[in-house]
This record gives sequence, structure tokens and C-alpha cells, in this order.
Amino acid sequence: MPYGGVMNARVRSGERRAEIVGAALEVIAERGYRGASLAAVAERVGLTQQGLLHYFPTKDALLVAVLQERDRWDAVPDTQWRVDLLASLVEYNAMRPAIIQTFSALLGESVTEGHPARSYFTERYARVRESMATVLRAEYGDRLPNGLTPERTAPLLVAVMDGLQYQWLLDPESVDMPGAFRDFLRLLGEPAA
Amino acid sequence: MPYGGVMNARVRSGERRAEIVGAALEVIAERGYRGASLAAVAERVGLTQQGLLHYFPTKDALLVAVLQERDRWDAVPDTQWRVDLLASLVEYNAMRPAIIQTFSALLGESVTEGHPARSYFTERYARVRESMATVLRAEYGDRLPNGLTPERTAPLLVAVMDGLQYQWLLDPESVDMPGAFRDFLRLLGEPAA
DNA sequence: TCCGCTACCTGTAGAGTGGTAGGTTTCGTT
DNA sequence: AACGAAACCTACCACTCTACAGGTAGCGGA
Repeated sequence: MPYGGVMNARVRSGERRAEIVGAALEVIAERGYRGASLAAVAERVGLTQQGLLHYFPTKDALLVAVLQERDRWDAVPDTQWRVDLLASLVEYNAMRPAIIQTFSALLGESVTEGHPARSYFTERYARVRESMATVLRAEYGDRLPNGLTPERTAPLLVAVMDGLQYQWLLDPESVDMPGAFRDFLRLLGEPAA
Repeated sequence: MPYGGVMNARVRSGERRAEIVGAALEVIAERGYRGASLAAVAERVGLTQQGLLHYFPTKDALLVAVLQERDRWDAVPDTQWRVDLLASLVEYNAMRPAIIQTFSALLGESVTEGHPARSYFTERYARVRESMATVLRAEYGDRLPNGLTPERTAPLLVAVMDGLQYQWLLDPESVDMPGAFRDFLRLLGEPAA
């Protein structure tokens, strides 16, 4: 009864790949990308390392799939973001430590030389800052405190989210991530819209 | 004329160790801790990997020395911090990408399981938050916007500093780290003291 | 002058690493 | 029933990594 045999209905290729990506997310959360071995990922889905390479020919290819998965995840389609939705997002994140640990670890690694995720994060942050600026403009217009513009506020918003994540991951007991984020939003004053 | 011979005055053990720690900082900046090999550090100071192990018996011991170096670095003795000094610190950091890249990479790695720097960062952030709360209280008292307390503002301050560093490291052209930090300080209003 | 210590070295063990080559089994289709 | 492709496997290569063992050269002090 090799390869799982008759008992397991054969899972389709797409589902298998999704399984693998999920396992990769876990392993990266535990050990980072450089520390994650293909063998460890493979074992988690009941494959050999070489069996895994059948689906993703190189380690980098697997990473690309992981990053694409992330893009799919937070591409809330059409739904125009609002600031209070951001607060909910942070609250939601606080219930999924694993996934945010994965991407916090990746972000940290990505600043090192020649890291395969570097350009991904560079471009992602450029996009996110733009997107946040749009949200802020829609909601606050130019009524931000001290003559701040949405464009200059956006990097701060992103920085607070990321920075809080690290503090929270390191010490969840001491850091109330969603509460702190709401505190920050309150610093921006009341939305005009 | 082995080991450098007469030409190089024999450097004392302490200086040698300092050289090694400096090289380790560089290599960690480039490859992270897990990605940093003892051989790479050794080569940078003209030693073999085994020669390096004479000074630091394990890789973790070297990391400990690196972290201690950092503690020495930002232990501004007695000087009571002030908020505007923080702005200067950020400005200063913006001129030393290497060192902040080292510790941003380490911070990112440290959230992974069983990382040797994890407890260091956990404790460090607890200390820094406390310290920042003290600074904020001294300067703003309870005049922070929206009834924010210094204790609740401190994590935000730290988060902004860290978060901005990542954005800046990834894309220095697009992110004005010191400017953004000053923007954040302005959100806190005018210091009372 | 001898002795011991520091500062290195060579050699090597032992466990992983990503990736290639080339099989064999199983399935869906014809 | 035959066939091609997909889904995995075993075997292996060429590295790389940390660390241990056991040297040797040179210096400072007795």
C-alpha cells in the first residue's frame, strides 16, 4: 500500500501544494527562512525532501509561493479600507500569532544582503504606504494634527503596526497590541468623514 | 614570521576580542545570526575559524558578546534622556545603517523558537519601555493627548522607532526616518517641561 | 635558561544542507 | 488493456556548518 494507498483518496495537486505552503509557513515561523529546511517542511506533510522538490523545484520557489499566499490573504478586494477596520485587523492578527510570526521573521531576515524576500518587502511596503495614505486622506483629509499630511502619516501607521508586532511576539503578556494600536489611532484625532 | 610576526605589534587579547565582535556585527548585518558562519567572521579578522573559537568557545558565546556590546553602546550613563535627544538618536542612527541592520536582523530572528537572543530582546524591551515611560512622564506629565498615559505611550514610541527602521533599511530613498520620527513626536504635543 | 601560558594552527568528526539523477508506482485517459 | 504523465521514492553528490583534539610557535616571568 505505497504512498498512502487506497485509504487516502489522492489529493489533487493544488491541494497538496497548499498543504506544503501551510507547512512552510509554520516552519518559517519557527526557524526563519534561512533556518527552515526543506526536509522539515516535507516531513510535516508526510513527504520526503525530494518529494517536496517535485512540487517546488527550489527552496526559493517555495518562498515565492509563501509570499504570494500572503498577498492573496490581505488583498481585501474592492473593500475600501477604513481606519477602524485596521483596528479590527490588528485585533484579528492578535489571534493568529503563527502567521504574524512568520512574516515578522521574514521581514527581519529580508534586510540582510541578497535575501530572496528583500525586493518583495520593499515593493510591498511602498504599496502599503500608498494605500494607507489614501485611506487616511479619505477619512481625515487634511485635518490631521499639526498639519501632518496623509503621506507623512502613512509610514508612521505602518511602523506602529510592525513595531508593536515584535514587542507583542516577544512578550504577549506585557503588550496589549490591539489596545496600543487604538491608542495610536486616537493620536490622529477624530476622523472627519 | 608566523602569526604576523614582529611587524604587527602583538595586539592584546581584549583588543582582539573587540575586533572579532566588530567583524561579527558586520557579518550578522549581512547574513543574520543563523546565516553568519564563524569562518566568515574569522576571515574578516585574519583568523581561521578555529582560531576564533579560541576567543569565543561557541557561536552563542560570540552572540552574547555582540549583545553586550550593544548594551554598552546605548547605556548613556546617568544622562537623563529627553525626547528631543531621542530625535537626535534617530538622526544619528540614520548615519549608521550597518549597526541598525545588525540589530534589526537579530530582532527579526529572535521571535523564532529557541533563538539564543530571544530572552535578551524580551528583557531589553521591557527595560526600554519602562525607561521611555519615565522620560515621557518627566517631560509630558499627564498632558499627553486624549488622556494617554506615559505607560501606554511608551510601547508606541518604541514601535515607531523599530518599524521605521525596517522601512528605512528596505528603502532608504523613500523613507525619511528622522523626519517621520519627529512627525510622531509632534503628535504627542508640546512637552510641558 | 627553562617553563608555562597565550595565541594561534592543521586535521577531522559528524551532522545537515539544497539539489540532481533516475527509478517505480498509480491514475486518468484513450 | 495500453500508455503517458503525475506523484512520489531511493541513492547520492558536493558542500557547509559547528565543534573537538591535539598540536606548535613565541613571549613573559622566575
